[in-house]
Amino acid sequence: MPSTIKDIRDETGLSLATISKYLNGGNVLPKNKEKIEAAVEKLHYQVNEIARGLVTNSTRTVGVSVFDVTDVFNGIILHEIGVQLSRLGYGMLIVDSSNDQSREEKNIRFLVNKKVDGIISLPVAGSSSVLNPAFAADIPIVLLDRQYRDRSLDSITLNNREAAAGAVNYLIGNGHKKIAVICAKQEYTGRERYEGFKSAMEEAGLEIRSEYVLDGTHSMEHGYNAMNRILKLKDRPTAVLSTNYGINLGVVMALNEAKVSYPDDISVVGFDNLMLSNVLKTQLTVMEQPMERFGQKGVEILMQRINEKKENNGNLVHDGHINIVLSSRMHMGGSVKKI
Amino acid sequence: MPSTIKDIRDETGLSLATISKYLNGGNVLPKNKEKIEAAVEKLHYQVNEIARGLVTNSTRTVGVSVFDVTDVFNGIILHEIGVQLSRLGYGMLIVDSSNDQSREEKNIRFLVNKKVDGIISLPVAGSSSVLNPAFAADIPIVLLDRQYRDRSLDSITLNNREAAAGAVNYLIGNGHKKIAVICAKQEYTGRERYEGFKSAMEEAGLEIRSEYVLDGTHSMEHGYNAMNRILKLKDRPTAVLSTNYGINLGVVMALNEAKVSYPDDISVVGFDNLMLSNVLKTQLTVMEQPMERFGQKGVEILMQRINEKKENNGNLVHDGHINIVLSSRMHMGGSVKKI
DNA sequence: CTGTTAGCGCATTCAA
DNA sequence: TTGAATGCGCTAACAG
Repeated sequence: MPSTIKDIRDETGLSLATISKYLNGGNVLPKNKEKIEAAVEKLHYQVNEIARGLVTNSTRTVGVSVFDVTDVFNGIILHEIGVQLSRLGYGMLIVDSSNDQSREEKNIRFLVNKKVDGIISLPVAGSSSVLNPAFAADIPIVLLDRQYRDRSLDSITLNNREAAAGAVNYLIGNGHKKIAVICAKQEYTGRERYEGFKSAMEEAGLEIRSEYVLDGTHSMEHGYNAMNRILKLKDRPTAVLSTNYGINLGVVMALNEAKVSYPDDISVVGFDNLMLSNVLKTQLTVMEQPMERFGQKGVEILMQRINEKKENNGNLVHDGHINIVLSSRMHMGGSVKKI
Repeated sequence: MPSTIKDIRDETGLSLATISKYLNGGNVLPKNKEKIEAAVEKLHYQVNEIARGLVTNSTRTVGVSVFDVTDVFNGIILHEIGVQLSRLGYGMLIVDSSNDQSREEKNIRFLVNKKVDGIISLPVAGSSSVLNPAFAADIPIVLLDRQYRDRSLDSITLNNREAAAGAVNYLIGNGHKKIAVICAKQEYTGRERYEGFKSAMEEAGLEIRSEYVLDGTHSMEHGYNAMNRILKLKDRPTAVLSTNYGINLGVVMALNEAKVSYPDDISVVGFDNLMLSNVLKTQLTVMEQPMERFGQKGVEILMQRINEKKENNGNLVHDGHINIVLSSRMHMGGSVKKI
């Protein structure tokens, strides 16, 4: 049986209040401080956060819901969130929805029952109703990477449209007119990026040929298959926009395998670098997301909300939402040729 | 403010005890059952798991400590653990150590303070002393993937040595004598796999040439650099053993880039498939780990321990440890040539 | 600075 | 079956 604060009392002869105060950073006489520390050491005392949480009505824990833990992007963001929270003395409770909305619903409920002080969610697509238990419990929420269409919430997202449009304009600036896109319209970011592609093409008065739009999922498989289909086209595009990291990987694999080289035979602009960057002889030109910023900003906004709530004696402040749109930056590789 | 069981009492006129009993599956009169359900619905009542945990001394939550959330392997195992636990009505509290032992120590302490019912750890290499707080609190622990040298604990590991030896023997069976290995001796699994390579070579009476042993980390970068170094060797090996998934990726990238094709120019045996499997024209022959089994078995053993502890009225049973060694299986691709 | 007291929300005796 | 009373381990007044 783990020892409690009472054991410390019996060991030191001090009162519960004094001990509690010291453990929470309060001032006590030096000799009492020593007594307590000795007892803590001797009895291997560890605070029972459960009991503490019950009385303070705060767990110093943030719930983080991700759409897929096996996704590298999720992993990187989780990592950054963890670093930030730990710096603030907060813990994190991670739940994984495996891209399954019903699982996400259960997860949110779990977090609410666990009385987390706030929730950061990288949501599975769909309706914001999965968050209802959190709304009912007045728990601050920040969305990362994706947003809901049916409800406005605090969020950190990427300027997906501008990023994709920027990539297209860069290609156009290099003389390309026949530009293909490998995308995933069924996903939030994928749709946004496709829209960016589309508007840039239209503004430039360029034709969007249906065989140049390869729609699928954000995955290596899709990138690989799509690129292979592009390579078989009679009228091949001179450039390809890959809208996701997984797609990048598949594209490069397909090109290598077919012994088609970039940028000589075809130009490529991708999204995100990750593992790929240190490995390729010819680096990809990509639109990079400031991954760390997602985590940093997400935690920052959430903490702001949590503090607002405290100052408003426990009631969530409802007066509009903060939407932070992060800027992507273009990383110049050598995968685009001037023509 | 979220509603409590008292609000249900005021709403229904019943006593706390009756309501509590019903909420925990006890029997009540049909009309009372209806009353309670109506009140729960109306007030959006959610059990406060914190309070419940305090009195039951059980949180129905398992702590999972991983050495690196950004690692795909970790992600897959986390996913499986989550599925299993959720099936059993348990939640999971994930903490990420970022391959940093001091962070791992803080994380374990965090889990202990959060009163998790058990801990599953994919440990950062090092000493088992990071688990001391958990030992002191009598919390059941199961290790996954890696073990400690200084202390025996319940664990699920792969037959790393046999797997690597099997891969080597397969190459030898196909006539190869000059076999290189790209490995990571500084990591637990890496060292084991190297040992397997070594003993198989020695048993077959084959020379282990120092320039054929490329030691580094379990990463794409290492695989890429090592393969490039191998390709530059005057006396090139006829086959290469890649001991990790990340290394596989780097190896394939390097080969593709150099336009060296497998198995014609060089044979390759790797470890694990993951994303790679659906993408390559010529699939790699690999030793596959039964990823799901790690999660399944880990949860199974932990639950066994948790139940034993309950039956022993709260005291952990200390009578030896369970070490489950999972078998890898060889997945036949086309990356090995008979010579 | 220290100790006494009360209570967080719930499950669990034990009587009725 | 139900209810009144007790306590899980801790913090937050308040009084000393």
